[in-house]
Amino acid sequence: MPELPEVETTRRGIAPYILGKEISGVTLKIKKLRWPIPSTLSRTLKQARVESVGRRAKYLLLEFAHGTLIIHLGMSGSLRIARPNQPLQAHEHVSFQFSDCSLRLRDPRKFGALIWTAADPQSHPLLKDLGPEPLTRQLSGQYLYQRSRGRKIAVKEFIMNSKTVSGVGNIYASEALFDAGIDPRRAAGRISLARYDRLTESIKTILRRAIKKGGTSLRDFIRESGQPGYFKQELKVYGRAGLPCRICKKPLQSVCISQRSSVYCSHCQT
DNA sequence: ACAGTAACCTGTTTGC
DNA sequence: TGCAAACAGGTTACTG
Repeated sequence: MPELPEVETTRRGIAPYILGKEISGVTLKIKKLRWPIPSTLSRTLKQARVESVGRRAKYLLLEFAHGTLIIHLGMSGSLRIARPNQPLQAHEHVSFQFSDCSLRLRDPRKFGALIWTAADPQSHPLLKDLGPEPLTRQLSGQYLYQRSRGRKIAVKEFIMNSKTVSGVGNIYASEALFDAGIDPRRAAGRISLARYDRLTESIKTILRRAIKKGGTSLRDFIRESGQPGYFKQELKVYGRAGLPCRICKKPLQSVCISQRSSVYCSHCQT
């Protein structure tokens, strides 16, 4: 997916079109994404007004007076604003109609999720164990240092785990580790506090800059308007295996860490 | 509690 | 050019 910057970009993009607006109808073309979509969703949302458009980790939260729609974009999901009666395009599985536009969910791989909860979304099983939001003070070097003591897993896997920090996926974990000069394979429990301080700074800086650029468009990610994000041009290691390191010019290495490809510089990252 | 692996599904890229 | 294999931004759930 869409990692945190892409989800945040999407949130900011769709909010002006739907905030305070009432849903006139919902079209569901499929019964399930990753999990079954409640068949009562259309009825639940009809004539409901969007009270807020929030985000927790990579989950978008559309809040209504009587509950919350939790949207996850999975690996290939995207949302866009279309004209009210524009025909559904390929892989657009869901459409929420408003008076002057419609919100479309497109997800070719169907790894996304659409969940309705009448209770507090933060206590939903999918959200309740998430680690801190990376752009808050709760993510600190001290926090990562403490949580990693005794852990043997690779630091990259550690920071990609949503229970450690929420919202950091393969792209931004790779970029942050390069920025902090840390070898992604290094055992999480054997990294000093000073280095975790540095890594924390790198994570925050990179996520902020990516949000500013509108996210990273690779294959499927498009912004709500249909425009791509521009962070791709700033990637230093992700997708650049074999190409020269932008700092030392040595060819970047590629390894597999917990079944995900990881690109790093064997000279700059130790 | 932790580590490792398979699973969900489809489109695009790669390599023969 | 054609076809099959490999690979892809995420996360849960299962095993040992």
